[in-house]
Amino acid sequence: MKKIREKTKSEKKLLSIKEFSEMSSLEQSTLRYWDDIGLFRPAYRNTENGYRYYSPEQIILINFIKVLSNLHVPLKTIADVSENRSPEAILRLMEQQEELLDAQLSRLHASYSTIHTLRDILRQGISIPDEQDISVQNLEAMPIVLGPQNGEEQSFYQSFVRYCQYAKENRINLNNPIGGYFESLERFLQTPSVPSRFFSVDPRGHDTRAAGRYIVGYAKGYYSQLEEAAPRLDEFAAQQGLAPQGPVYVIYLRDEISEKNTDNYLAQVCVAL
Amino acid sequence: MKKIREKTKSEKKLLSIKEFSEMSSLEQSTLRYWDDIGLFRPAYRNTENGYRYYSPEQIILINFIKVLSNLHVPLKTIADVSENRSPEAILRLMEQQEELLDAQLSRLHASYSTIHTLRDILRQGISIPDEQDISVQNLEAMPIVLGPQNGEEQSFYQSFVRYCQYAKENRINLNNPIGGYFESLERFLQTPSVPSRFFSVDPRGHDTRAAGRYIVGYAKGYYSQLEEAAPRLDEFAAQQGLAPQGPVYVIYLRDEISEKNTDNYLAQVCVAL
DNA sequence: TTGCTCCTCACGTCACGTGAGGTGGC
DNA sequence: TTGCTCCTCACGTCACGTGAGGTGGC
Repeated sequence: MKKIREKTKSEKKLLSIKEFSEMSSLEQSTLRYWDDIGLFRPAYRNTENGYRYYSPEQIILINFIKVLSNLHVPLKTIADVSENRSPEAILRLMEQQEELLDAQLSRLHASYSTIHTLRDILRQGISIPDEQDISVQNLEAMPIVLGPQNGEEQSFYQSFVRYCQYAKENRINLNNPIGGYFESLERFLQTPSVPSRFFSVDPRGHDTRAAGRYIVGYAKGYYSQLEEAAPRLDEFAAQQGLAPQGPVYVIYLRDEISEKNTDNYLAQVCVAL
Repeated sequence: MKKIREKTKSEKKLLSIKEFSEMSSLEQSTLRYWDDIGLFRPAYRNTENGYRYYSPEQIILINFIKVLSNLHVPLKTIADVSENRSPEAILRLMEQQEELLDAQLSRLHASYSTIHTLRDILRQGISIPDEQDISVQNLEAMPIVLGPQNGEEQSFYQSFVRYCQYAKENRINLNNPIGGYFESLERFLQTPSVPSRFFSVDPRGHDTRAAGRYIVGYAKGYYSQLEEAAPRLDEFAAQQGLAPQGPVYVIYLRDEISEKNTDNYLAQVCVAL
């Protein structure tokens, strides 16, 4: 008799599953599931009706478990560590998690930078009308990572695949926009469909498309369809009495990421003066 | 005849699922699944044997999809956007993701800080022997968030639950260690089991346990079992001719997070001089 | 009696991973 | 013929979410 009375809710200040769910910001279904798998059990279980009751200080442990599960530590791992917990074991877990968190954070930062870069490219792609004139512009410096020299004999596809392999091996972020590099306008005029090298736009890149004056043109349509753009750029330079000296950079402002129809792809072609 | 020949692998430079899986760092099973749900289809499907072939430029789109799926954008959402993609739609998605990433990053930083704080507490808990003498120490400043005044009539549990509710309403991080605050040694001697206020250890807290000289003692055992520690602290002060002036802070260095047996809990009790 | 809370159990979901069993090209 | 790659289909997994159907206290 007395034992049962001791365990009534009002006396022991226990919390119902609803109250505990609200305090911990966890769904009741989650609390039941965690109970089922033995990860986190209520402080008291009414044997007659099976009701779960939680004690207030369990808030501390469940918040700890929440932190770990939010970091995607498998519930089985949490349960095992919790079952055999000791200051030393928990400390080890914390130290491990600190390392994993570092890795996660740097991956998220990379995603952030990718999204930021893509956003800028998309905004440019949207702002450029379909038929845009060639013009001379001052461009800001753009950090990039330059890939290796493509073999002369290679097709666009072969060189592109090789660049992707190179990128994988050298931990270049292939999520960033990829562009084509030609070391001179002459080279671009010769074979505009196959760049000398590929590059990735990357804020952390050690190479740069230097700041300065560029002739900037645009070309619509699929990759390796730059045959028309090349002579137009050359003609423009001749008419304006300009002498392009530097490399040619091709960046797609609209590609398969934003367009379904390859005819709508839009490349920005610029050559340094 | 000619059509079939055009589609053979060697001619079109298509990649087998194995090659594409290696280049994209995605499991073959993932590629098949993404095909099944219509998220990402191979460029060409051999109708005779059902083999999937991917084109090299698909690397660009699949990397984009990888970025989104790594950010836990539901595949259904990605598929929908990809199906009706346009520069404007993708830009909107990028801008949304940028906001979500901000939120994710700040949550991860909070987790990092929590784990860091917990790690420090655990290390202290491990380094303190079970029977530690009272001593006078210089403590560094510790940023905390002080909760509201507890009602005089409330029990430990009632005040603790109220603090948790207060924390939820005021966005105080309940993942951080919680301590007890007593505005004076007298108050601590009166009712050592129920603090005047609770506080959370939090690097971003606007309150502080001030740097300075403290009498520091330790107490083993469960919460609200500080009856013995209080007079010992007072006695020590009298013996040493010290006059504690400031508040008393109680922090558990070993609690349910690291100990299964409540007898092993270890509180650090310190009072400012 | 009405409403509310709680229960269990079964099934669904999301994004795959893992065989089993079989085909096809060099 | 042997090995390797590819296929489909079914089932498992992880961490729940969602009813259905029923109980119990005020």
